[in-house]
Amino acid sequence: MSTAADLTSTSYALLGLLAVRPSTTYELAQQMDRTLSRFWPRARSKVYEEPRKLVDRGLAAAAEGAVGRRRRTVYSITPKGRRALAAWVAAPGQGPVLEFEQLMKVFFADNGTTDDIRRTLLDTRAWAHERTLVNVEVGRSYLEGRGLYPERAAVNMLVGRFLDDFLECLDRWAEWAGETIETWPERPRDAAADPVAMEHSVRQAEDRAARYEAPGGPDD
Amino acid sequence: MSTAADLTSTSYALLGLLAVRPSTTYELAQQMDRTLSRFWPRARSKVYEEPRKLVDRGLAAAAEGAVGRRRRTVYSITPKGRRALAAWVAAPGQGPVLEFEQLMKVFFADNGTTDDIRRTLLDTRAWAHERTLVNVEVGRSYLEGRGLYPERAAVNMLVGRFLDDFLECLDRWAEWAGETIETWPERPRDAAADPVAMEHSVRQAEDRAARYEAPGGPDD
DNA sequence: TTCTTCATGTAATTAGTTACATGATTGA
DNA sequence: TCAATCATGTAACTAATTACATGAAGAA
Repeated sequence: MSTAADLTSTSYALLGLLAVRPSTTYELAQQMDRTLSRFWPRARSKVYEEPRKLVDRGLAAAAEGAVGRRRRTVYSITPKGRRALAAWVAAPGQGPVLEFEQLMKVFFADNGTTDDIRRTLLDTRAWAHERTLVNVEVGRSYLEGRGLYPERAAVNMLVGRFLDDFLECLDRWAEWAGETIETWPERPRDAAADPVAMEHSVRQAEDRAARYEAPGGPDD
Repeated sequence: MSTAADLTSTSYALLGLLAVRPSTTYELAQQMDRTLSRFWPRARSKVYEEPRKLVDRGLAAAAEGAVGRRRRTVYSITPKGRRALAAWVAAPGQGPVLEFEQLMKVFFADNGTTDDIRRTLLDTRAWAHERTLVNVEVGRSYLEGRGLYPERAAVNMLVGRFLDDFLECLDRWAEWAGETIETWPERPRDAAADPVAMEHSVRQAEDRAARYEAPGGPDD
């Protein structure tokens, strides 16, 4: 058993899921898909790998079972695991990291056509829509009280709200951008930047900066 | 020279920067920091690696120079590179991928204290604020006409708007969440989920779904 | 002249992904 | 009884990161 120093955020992601309840790797993978994947996406194979690491560090325990001739491992968190998780929750975390290929294609759109942008924006909206439908499903199940783990309802609400706000932000932007480019010539490089729209962002950013520094700011 | 099949999005990121103008690796790295890093973050060493790959594929050319005893390579895009870039811009791209460790800490906050959440949310707001200040700087320079590459102004506006909208969304959420948890008990697991707040997200998502399917939707 | 910052890379390591393989279960 | 889907992993590969090394230029 080595020290816990080399645990990654992904390790704690799995540890956190085990803190909710003991699970098989399959159940962990399902939970990843339904929840964590929106803000901490990882490949399936990680879900099989990390718990073994947690066991090695003494943060989780593995109960070996079987289904027919197949192995079946149920993992559960240990007291030491709970302490490690609490320490991780209390420690500062990283801010959001965004990878947005479609936006990069918009950014380099002057090497293509305005129609390329249009198609990309439609893809973005379709993407947002698809996830929205899932959110509505999950959200309704909570409202109807079918949500499991009522002790997690309050934090789920905080997280769910962010995820939906993000989709709303994304969809509104793609809608606005789609309207904006409607009048553009075929080549984006020939389009003129609308000064009104340009001011909008700068003003919004300035207002936000003022809002942060004035009332609830850190020097307050 | 092998085929272009194994180029990654990161390869095209660098190729796109070279399409703006020929650059040294240092200049490419600067551009990455100032622009692409917000939606396609990559380590510095990639900026030295990828252009060589582009040259190998015939998409870029390298002009070897020197500063004193040191090598100095200026890369530029080739006609074949421009065609490849145009094809990439026209092809469908990936939707946004978000990695948000702070949100994950909120998600697992019932293993810690409400104060842990409070600190994390303050970190999030500080993070947003810092980037906001940079955006204001960059945005103002454009408004004042100091922006280089006027042919890129229109697309820059589209991208800049999204980046600022995202920061606005993030900051508003963190502010709201901070107010929400003010009345929570020490243990988040003892907090009750506010049914009004819970409905907000679901309704917002439903409205968005309706908005998508009704007017500008794909079956239209 | 020395210190700091700017500039240009290479090497070693790793976190993560993709592809593969196969047993168990269910329903037509 | 056959096909589809659910379930449980392993192996190979790679994109990307971190750490290291050092020359050039400018400032004190």
